[in-house]
Amino acid sequence: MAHSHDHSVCIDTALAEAERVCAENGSRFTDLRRRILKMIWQGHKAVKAYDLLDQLANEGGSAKPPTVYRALDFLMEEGLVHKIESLNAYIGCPHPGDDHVSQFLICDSCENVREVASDELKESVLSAASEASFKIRRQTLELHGVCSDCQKDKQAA
Amino acid sequence: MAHSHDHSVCIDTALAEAERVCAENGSRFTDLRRRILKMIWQGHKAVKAYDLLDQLANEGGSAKPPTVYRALDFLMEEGLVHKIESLNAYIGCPHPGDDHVSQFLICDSCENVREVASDELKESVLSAASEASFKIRRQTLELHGVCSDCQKDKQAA
DNA sequence: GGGGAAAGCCGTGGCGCACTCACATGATCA
DNA sequence: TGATCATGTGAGTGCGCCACGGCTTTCCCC
Repeated sequence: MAHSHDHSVCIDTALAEAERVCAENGSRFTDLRRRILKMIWQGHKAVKAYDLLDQLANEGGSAKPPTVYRALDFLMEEGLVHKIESLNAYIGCPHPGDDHVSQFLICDSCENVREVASDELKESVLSAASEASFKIRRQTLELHGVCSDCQKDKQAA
Repeated sequence: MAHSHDHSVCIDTALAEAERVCAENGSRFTDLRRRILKMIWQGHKAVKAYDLLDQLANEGGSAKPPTVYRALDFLMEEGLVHKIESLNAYIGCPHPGDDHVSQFLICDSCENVREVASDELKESVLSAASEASFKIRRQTLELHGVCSDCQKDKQAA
């Protein structure tokens, strides 16, 4: 991920894609769901449920946990958002609709999360599973470390 | 994992290995830590922290969360136990001391967790990371599905 | 060896975050 | 208008950590 980019494009694209996906699936992209998805897309970091809750509260209205969790459930159901298990946090999916497995590079320094889609990795996972006659239904693949940008920053400093 | 096996061997081996590892590292394998490791090794399922807490309470003494979490932190530090992020649960490591990355097959039916060590998978992860110039420090690789035994059981039934 | 500081281990109260259930209300759509 | 889906609300459970204090083990110096 580049150090800087026009992030408003990311947001707009994500919202437009969400609109499209929900239309395709015949599901409702309500105002609340839209607001929460937008909050998640404020950056490329994974967002905590209670941070969303606080933001909702700050925007005036009341907000209880189920409000947030129901929206998150919906967004995950539609493939618009992924949960990062090792952080208990949520991140927007940059290419919803594609049939893909989720593999993440999580920078412990800048906290940015990048979704990767390596076919080689995907194949290795499948072959490791089939070797044990294991039938995969869901996978969690989260790599923590330091992203290339942060490595450069460190050298520069 | 075979349907049945002499599990007492698993427990004894794990405890002996723990003894060895702690001796090597010059760290203390106290009674509490030993008891908790033994509880975790009661089966091949991942164990919840609060279940350990309950067991401790049943054994008579008092028990508060930090008691369990400190022991778990220690055991993880020594590489004797892994955390399954997608379950918020903990599992004993069958080969502590080895330099290895953790990859798990988690059966959603019988709940057994099997640790796998595929070199191919390991290489794929490394190559996916290096492609993005990402420096890995920790990885979470958890595959949920149905193990071979449970698939057989289903067919039989 | 013995005394005492230092370090490590563990008990305890309390708290913040993560998530869910049950029920009631309100909006949409057929 | 009835059925369905979305959201508000109160409450409760599970997960994990902080801060404090007491106890034990280790270590070092006399």
